[in-house]
Amino acid sequence: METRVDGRLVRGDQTRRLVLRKAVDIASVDGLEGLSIGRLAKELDVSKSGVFAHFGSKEELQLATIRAARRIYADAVVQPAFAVEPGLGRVWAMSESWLEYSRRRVFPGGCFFAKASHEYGARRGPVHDYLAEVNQEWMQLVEQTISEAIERGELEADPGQLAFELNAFYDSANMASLLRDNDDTVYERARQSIRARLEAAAAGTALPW
Amino acid sequence: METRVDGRLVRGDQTRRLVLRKAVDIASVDGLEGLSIGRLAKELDVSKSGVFAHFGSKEELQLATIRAARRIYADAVVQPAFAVEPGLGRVWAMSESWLEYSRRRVFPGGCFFAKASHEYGARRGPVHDYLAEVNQEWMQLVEQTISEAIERGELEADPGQLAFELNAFYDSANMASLLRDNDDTVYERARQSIRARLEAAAAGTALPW
DNA sequence: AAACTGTACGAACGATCGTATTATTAGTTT
DNA sequence: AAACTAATAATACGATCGTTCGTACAGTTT
Repeated sequence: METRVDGRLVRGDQTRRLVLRKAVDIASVDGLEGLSIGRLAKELDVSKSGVFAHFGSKEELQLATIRAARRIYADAVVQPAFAVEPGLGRVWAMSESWLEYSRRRVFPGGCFFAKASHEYGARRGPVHDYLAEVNQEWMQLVEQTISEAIERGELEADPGQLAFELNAFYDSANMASLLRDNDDTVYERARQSIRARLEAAAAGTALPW
Repeated sequence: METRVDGRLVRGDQTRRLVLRKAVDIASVDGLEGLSIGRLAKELDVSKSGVFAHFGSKEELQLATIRAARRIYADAVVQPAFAVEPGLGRVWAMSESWLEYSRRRVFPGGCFFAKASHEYGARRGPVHDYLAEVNQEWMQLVEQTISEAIERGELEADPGQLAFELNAFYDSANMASLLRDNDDTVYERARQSIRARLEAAAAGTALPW
């Protein structure tokens, strides 16, 4: 059976996609609050009410923007790591892809989630809650990846503790690079810290670097 | 010779202080952009133009707010550490005072500078530049504190590298605590990471914990 | 007491914010 | 071809933004 497509819905989906791609870029620089409907409309040369109609409220636009950013993040960071088989190699691959994700400015303002999480960390409401959820999801992913390496006897560590430390190195490199106007050397520094930490926890496997 | 005080200037200084104390609190939650002159005036029950006159522009208000936050930060974090004599003990004291500074919510929105630096990290202008300057100043302080411990033979490490790592643990604990709605356990996790890292670098001195 | 200075206020400005209402246009279904 | 639906647009709303202006007043200097 052939699926009949409604041209109107297709068009709506396309502009929605267009809007969200611009939205994540704006938000990564000026924040989810600085992301305004009027500005979005002007930069895309569409009507303000047209943009608004797609989301119904600013908050819904913000939530949709986070969802869009999450997909981009998954493609840029998680997927490359999962192309490597589980174990220490994948832990290392994830670290590499994260640092590259920040350095390459997949979002022009650096890591979208570091930015948004700081912006909404101390506020209440659905945006905060969703960001907290995504963060927890991410931290669990890191922890699980580490756990797999431990199960294979390639690492000896407290998974939660090591996940905290690696993630700390990621975020810190990201912020330092932003403050120092795209100074790339901080990524080498972070890579060094990650490597040393993993070497200290490595249990006699061939190191992946 | 006795210094003659101008009552008008005294009054001006007091309100300026009042405004800035409120300003850092607002900014630590809603950001330096969310910090609006109108809101400041309303919450302090003074006139909008009165607040404005003190700074001349929003950007000047933001810069003054950062300066005020810097003083509070110096009192809460740096001073307690400098009460301890140089060396590993001071490195540890600084870590303790930092985590307490975040946990106690000296600023209601957590670390003022983590928040502001993320907000302005990807923008250009005087606010970004000043935040970068304060950050560099802070990182140098951490590095120097570590260097003193190395000179005394209490640590063996690359000072810049270790400073990066400790600071990463500070900031990460701060952000995690915000996202998890003031969950205090993350500070214990950070403390554990710091302790382990310092133990690994310690060179046969009595450990300060 | 008069002249001056610094602080604070009230009112208004143009711009932009999020949102609501109403109309127009493109595409589907009958 | 008519009826209907979904996406987009045009316009306007009250609220708030940063900023400007003119003024009232407290305090200092002459």
